[in-house]
Amino acid sequence: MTMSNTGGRRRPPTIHDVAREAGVSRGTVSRVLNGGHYVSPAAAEAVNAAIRKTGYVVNRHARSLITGRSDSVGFLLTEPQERFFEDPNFNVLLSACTQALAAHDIPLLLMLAGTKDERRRITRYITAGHVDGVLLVSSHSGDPVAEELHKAGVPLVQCGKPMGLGSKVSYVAADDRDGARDMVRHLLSLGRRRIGMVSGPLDTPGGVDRLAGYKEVLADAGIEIDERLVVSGDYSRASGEAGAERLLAQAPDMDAVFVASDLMAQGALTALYRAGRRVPEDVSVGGFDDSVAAIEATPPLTTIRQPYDRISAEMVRVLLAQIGGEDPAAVILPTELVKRDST
Amino acid sequence: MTMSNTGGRRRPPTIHDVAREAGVSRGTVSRVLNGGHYVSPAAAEAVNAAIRKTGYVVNRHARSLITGRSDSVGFLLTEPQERFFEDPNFNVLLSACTQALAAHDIPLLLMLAGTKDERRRITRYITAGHVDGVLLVSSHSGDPVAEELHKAGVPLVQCGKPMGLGSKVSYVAADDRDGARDMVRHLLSLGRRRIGMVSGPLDTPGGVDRLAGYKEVLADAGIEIDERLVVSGDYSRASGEAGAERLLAQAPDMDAVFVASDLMAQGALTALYRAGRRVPEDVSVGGFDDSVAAIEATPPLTTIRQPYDRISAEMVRVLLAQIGGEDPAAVILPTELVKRDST
DNA sequence: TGCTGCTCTGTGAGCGTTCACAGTAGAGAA
DNA sequence: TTCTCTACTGTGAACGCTCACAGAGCAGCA
Repeated sequence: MTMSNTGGRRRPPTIHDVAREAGVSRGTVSRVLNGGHYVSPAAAEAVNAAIRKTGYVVNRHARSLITGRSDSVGFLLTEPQERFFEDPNFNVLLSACTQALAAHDIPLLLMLAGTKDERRRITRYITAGHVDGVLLVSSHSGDPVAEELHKAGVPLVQCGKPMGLGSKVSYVAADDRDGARDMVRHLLSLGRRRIGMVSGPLDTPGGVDRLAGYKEVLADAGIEIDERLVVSGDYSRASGEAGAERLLAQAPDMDAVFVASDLMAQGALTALYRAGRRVPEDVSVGGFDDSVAAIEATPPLTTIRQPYDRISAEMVRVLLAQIGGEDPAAVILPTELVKRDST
Repeated sequence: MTMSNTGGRRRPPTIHDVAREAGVSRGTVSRVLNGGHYVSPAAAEAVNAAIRKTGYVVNRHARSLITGRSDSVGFLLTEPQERFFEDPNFNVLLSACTQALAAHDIPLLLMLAGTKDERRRITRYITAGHVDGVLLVSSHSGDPVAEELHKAGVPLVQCGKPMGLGSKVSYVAADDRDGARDMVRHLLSLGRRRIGMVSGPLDTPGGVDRLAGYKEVLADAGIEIDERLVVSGDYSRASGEAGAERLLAQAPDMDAVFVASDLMAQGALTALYRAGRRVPEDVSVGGFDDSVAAIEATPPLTTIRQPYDRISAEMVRVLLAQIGGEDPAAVILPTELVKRDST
């Protein structure tokens, strides 16, 4: 009999109740809540006390109805499910964005648009104004969804450099080219000369830039690019495995390989292991991202750290600024070489 | 000059515009939209045409203001960040729930409550009525958040059996005990007799049930339980590695091990490899979950498949029913043995 | 003819906010 | 005193929708 009842939820207190309790008008309560206006200290104190006493929480729907804002943002992932399942980077990004938004009391709506149908449905949802802005994560280039949302005037921040540089859509990215340079310089410093590369997709700026960094450093070191040492993947584990296999077949004397993502590097490790190559004794392996995959790999991967926490924080900052009326912005963040046992 | 302008968003059409266009009243449009009332075919057709023509989309805030529902649900994860980052099961669950909800046009709000502060903030947010219900994922037992939300009368469905069976909170779970039985029977059928187990946390029903299934089958087979062959972990990869190490030390003659999650099994594989044991020749390894981790493991893991798609679908179904006023419900779903190369 | 019941439709009220505006009180200057 | 300015407060209106109610039209039946 001491069990709590299921408790049909009672009517929550409104701004009216607070006003009555504090002996002021609705307007004053609203001003205390939203700030920026003249409010006497005494009134503010009374209102705050009344809020505490009544347990008042603003009704977001009523507010949104009049302001026209939803005070929520969407986190849109236009990747196939399988990529979401296997790549821990998404989780890191998702988690950091959620937290950065929580600091502003803004909820995050998860939108997974792996299929064409879902993309259509979600685009419709967003352009209907159900969210104030969108954080877009996509390894595809020139994402049609991005284009469409941008055209519809929806505030948008992309993670990673978008393809069409003409279109003025905001983005936040790590310095891919510089990170790649650091890694290849590191491999050179270990005395490696036959350095292969499994790049990302070459129709994306990220994929292109990392490859460019690789070629640049080799050229500077007076080593000519051997095309048999370069293949490309799609950031999936399987494509890393396949890529490393192809490299081994084309250039059996390869003594190091720079793989454009940790997940692909995991795959590459598997291929190397199967081929009987020891890592790092026979072949040094460098990854990119510094995700959980890098630490879990055997051996743990030397990699290029992408500052996902800062990337997320910047994405949220830029998005909120844009919702507030500011112009789109591009942010590039520095990377860092993390040495572990694979090199 | 052909570039699109950023397009300040214009005022969207309202139900009033649709009514005028269709030559009917607001009420009729609303009835067509929400169904369940008498509407003449002619009026319905006119309204639908008007909706198509104007591109009308309901204003959810206005609707919510009057109905008192938010038509959104929260996906609450009360796990530390690191667990979210390393365990792909969460992604599968998250993805499937998002899609199941999308079919009802209900957005999913992601709530990550890894720390105490976050839990407080989020509990407050939920009890304020900002979501209609909560899908709770937590490997902890008797989660205080669950308790609190349930007390507050918030519709709630937990993934996995909750600890306190007294509290009537809905849940959806796989049949842990039966799955464990299948796996141990399979190991026995391979001729293994010194079968170890790395269980889940023993303060959770899931952990307890899988261990119970293990013991039950061994007892039935006339094999007495050797406590040196049983250790427990916390579902993390690291704890699987540590667990297998301890088993090897305590019972070097172990010829099989049933690990209560695929992620822990991955860790166990690492430990076995380091100890020079061949899998499956020297030691058979069985996992649980059938997550991406099982496929990616070397060798790929024999495991017990949890039907995550059905689990998610049921969670959503039960939650919506409960929001609709029905009583809490418990659903247990069957598992399936998936044979791969580790046994 | 009048009554009942069924199908369908329009209307006003109200959900809980914010916003613009009007208004008050008191201080200081003319 | 009177006027102006600053600091602050209250009040209706509106946001876009749903809901309850009233009522219209029509068929069937006595």
